[in-house]
Amino acid sequence: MRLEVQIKMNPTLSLRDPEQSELGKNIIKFSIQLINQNGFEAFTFKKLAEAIGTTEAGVYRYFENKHKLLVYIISWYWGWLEFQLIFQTKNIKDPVTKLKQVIVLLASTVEDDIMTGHVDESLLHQILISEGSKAYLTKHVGEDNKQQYFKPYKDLCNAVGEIILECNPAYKYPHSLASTIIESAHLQNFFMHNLPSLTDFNKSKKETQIINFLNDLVFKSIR
Amino acid sequence: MRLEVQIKMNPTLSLRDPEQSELGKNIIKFSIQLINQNGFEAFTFKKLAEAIGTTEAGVYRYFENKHKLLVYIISWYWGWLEFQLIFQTKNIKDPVTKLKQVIVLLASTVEDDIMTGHVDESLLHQILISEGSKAYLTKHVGEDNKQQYFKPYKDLCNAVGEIILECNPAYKYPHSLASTIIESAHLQNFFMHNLPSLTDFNKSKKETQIINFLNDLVFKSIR
DNA sequence: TTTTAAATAATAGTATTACTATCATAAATA
DNA sequence: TATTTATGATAGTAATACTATTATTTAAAA
Repeated sequence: MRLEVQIKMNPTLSLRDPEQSELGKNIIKFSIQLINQNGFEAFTFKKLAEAIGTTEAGVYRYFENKHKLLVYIISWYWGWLEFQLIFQTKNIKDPVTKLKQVIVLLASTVEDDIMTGHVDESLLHQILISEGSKAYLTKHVGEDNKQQYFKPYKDLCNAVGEIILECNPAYKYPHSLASTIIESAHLQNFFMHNLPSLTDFNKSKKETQIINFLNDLVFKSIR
Repeated sequence: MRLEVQIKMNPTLSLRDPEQSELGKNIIKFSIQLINQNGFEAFTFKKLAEAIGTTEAGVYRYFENKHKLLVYIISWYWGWLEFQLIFQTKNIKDPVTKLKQVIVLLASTVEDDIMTGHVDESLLHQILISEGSKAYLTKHVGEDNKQQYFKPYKDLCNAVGEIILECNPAYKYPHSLASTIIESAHLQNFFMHNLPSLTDFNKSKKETQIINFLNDLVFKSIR
């Protein structure tokens, strides 16, 4: 038996559901590759179309513009990550153990999940580190928010916030701490690789260092 | 007597020093206004030239491209902020009081500093919240770093890190904590105004809430 | 004061980007 | 079989991100 995980996406993000056709799946697959390779600024629908072997117009039938495509794949990642979170902490009763597991999940490079055919999660994780904040750092964040584009991110943040509260129901900033560690996990990773003097991590560039830092930060805060 | 603060800038960021001419000062002044109004993505040298009353070519004589201009004004801000930090914590001996003062400085909307003629720091602060991370979240961060473009940011981070160490010489992550609170100060501000459910701040949208959160985070961490 | 250099203004031009529109064809569905 | 639906191929447009050229003004050096 072959299991397939389907992340439920906001239908207004795309003009038609990319999961439902080969072309659509290729758009997602090659977008992840190209954004990862050249960065979001250099990414164009023309280059994407060439990589897939279709035309620019073909891509525009799926996504209105490249920003919505970025928001789509990022939302997909947050949705997938929340699924992983629920799955991986399922049988853990102790909230502290659970929260530690969550931090590992947030700060580790994921392996490509074979249950999701056309999506390479390890590349997506890299995109989140380098491009993630560009999804919301726009002048139209308000409208995007009204369209619920950030719901998967908020849901994940909420889920983490709830585990924080399980650890210490009196802690005053569960959501702010959750969003801070989610963002910090990515940012410290980016800094470790690109601007290491902004961190205290050694040249090994092992992610365990980020995990240790976040554990220290979180458990002293909520203790 | 009229005092003027001059922030020393990396000369390779601009083709000629914008502080040395009216046109140059206008480029900085109107860039800050326009980026703030329409966001960095919608900002173009053509619109900037129109706003100033010069031509596109005129702007290109000062800056190679809009990214370098962004890095310039952001570097200027970090340089100015480090100056503020040194100035405002000058006579404070107790490192804890000093660190608290730093957190206030990082998380508060600055007032326009009359000592810096053509730069409106309160607008710059807004730009840092919304566009700050775009300065380094690029594929060419490595080359930019080699050119020392991020030195003012690193210097500030170091200065904050040193105060953290004064509070607790045994704390293991002074730089990572410094970069985390600097970024978190901006990010929580952005979330408070645009995606409030990612925070625990009430509708008053007062910055004291962010300060309280950061104080809680920092002093529990280093205590 | 004159000469010379440097900065600016005015204009034009190019490749690329971010789309929109049209029409033909192939594949799926009723 | 008729008909909707998705794709392919091609064209076209306004805006962006520049580069180049030439004339004019301003400032510094001789």
